[in-house]
Amino acid sequence: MGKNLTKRSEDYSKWYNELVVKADLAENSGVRGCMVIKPYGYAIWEKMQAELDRMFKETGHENAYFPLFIPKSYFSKEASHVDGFAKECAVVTHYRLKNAEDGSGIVVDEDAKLEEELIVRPTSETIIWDTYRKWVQSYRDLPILVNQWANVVRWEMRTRLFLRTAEFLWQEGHTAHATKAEAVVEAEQMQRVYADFAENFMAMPVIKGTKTESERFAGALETYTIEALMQDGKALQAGTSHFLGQNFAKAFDVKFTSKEGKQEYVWATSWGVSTRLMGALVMTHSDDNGLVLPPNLAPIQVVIVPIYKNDEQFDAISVKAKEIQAALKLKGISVKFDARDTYKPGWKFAEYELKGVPLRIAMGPRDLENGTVELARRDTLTKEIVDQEVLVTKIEALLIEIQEGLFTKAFNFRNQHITKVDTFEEFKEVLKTKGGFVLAHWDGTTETEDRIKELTKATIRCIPLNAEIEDGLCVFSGEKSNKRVLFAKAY
RNA sequence: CGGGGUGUAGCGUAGCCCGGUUAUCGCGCCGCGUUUGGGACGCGGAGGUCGCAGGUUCGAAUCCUGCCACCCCGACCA
Repeated sequence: MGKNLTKRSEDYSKWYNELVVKADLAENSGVRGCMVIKPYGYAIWEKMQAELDRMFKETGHENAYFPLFIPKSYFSKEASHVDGFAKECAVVTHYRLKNAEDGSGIVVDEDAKLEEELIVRPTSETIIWDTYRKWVQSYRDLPILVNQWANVVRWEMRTRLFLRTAEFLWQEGHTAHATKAEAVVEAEQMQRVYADFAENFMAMPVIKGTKTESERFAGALETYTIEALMQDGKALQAGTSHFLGQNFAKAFDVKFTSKEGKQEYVWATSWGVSTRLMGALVMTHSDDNGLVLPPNLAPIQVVIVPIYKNDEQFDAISVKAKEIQAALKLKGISVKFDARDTYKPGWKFAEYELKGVPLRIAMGPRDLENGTVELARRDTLTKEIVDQEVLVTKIEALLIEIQEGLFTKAFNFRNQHITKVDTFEEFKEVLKTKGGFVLAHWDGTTETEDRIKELTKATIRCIPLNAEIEDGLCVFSGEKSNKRVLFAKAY
């Protein structure tokens, strides 16, 4: 059968889609724009969830759950918010079906029309702030540090597995604070949490920054973002954290009595990451042999494949394999012993490569005799013979090495694809030939930003937090600028 | 929602322009045997509303109309 995947150079989109499907992560469901996340894909998402959830709790947050349906009127309360989401909302208008009178099937019962339509949440700010009003009276009720794991629906025109689906899974944090300073600190903190997760678990380097006014979340005063670079040179927004000011508090009338006895509006943040991170993971590390998963997120970290010609051999290998499995499990390493006799070793090798399992142990009669195993790494596709006695230590070290190696590889790739440019000609040239991020001076106006987008399809991904202050001239308008911003074509 | 494309077995496809026996091929699947250290081989077998609905015709996978789904590009977006 040979290679399973289309060469990426031909068409990155096709490569990505095939990879996701072949690696058994997800498939199109046949429901417009929605995907089925398959068990192996979902196992990765569960690992992500577990780590993120732990990090949220370490920073003082708690989980809660709010309704899927939001009355339409809630949306009109915050003007910029409704502008941002109105075009992509699924609307529930009826609550009952009936048999058609002509026997042609099931139809909507027009008598069961809702007084007020319900919106399937595209995000939960409105219903959550409507709830927070009831929770907050005194400064003693603050802060509220709540996160929700949920699904949301955005009726996108064009969808793509994991990256942009009509329904997706995510977490959304919504916090309420007594002071502006505290809310800003919260929003910035969550950006750091996301960056930490992306880099240390996904092994995906990100650039922290803030969004320009036009790229900001609908209703936010400041949007903090982490931006990653995919292997085809396009950027992907991997997570955002928003400082919402008092916009939602005012829209939903959420006030508290301060220490001084005054009525004040609360300050808000919201922050979220989604199953899009699965797409980011695939596009950051994978190659033409399939997925490459960082050990910290791999549902199976080590797989053991037995090689045998008869039952006696299999039994002997099984005993040894189970010993190894138990020893690794004691170290907290997840191990699968694939004892299926319905597939041959070569088939299994290819299969686990496709699924991105970081380490593979192959054990056959030869190894049994010599007290060794064959140990293969997914990231480098290299193999070596290892003594069984040092295997556990070796694997522990290798998992760390692979995790770090994947990050370093992605980090170098990313850094090689950040290009400083000073003229618009260069700007266009770099985007066309090299891709990646372009660092350039910008005059700070939305007009220039829009014009550049029109001409090059590149957008300002962020104003980097660590941008050096340097005098320069806007690459497009020639106006003064004091720092460079990060442009790229984005997903 | 605009432009382009595709829809034939679980997957990938030939056939369509130019209508005519039983719809092509590969992979996968099932059975038997030989195999097993990188996706095995031989023999045998099963599997099809040709996306859906109409229409034209003696006859439609093939022509016409409408609809649906998916993919790519745009606009929008996590």
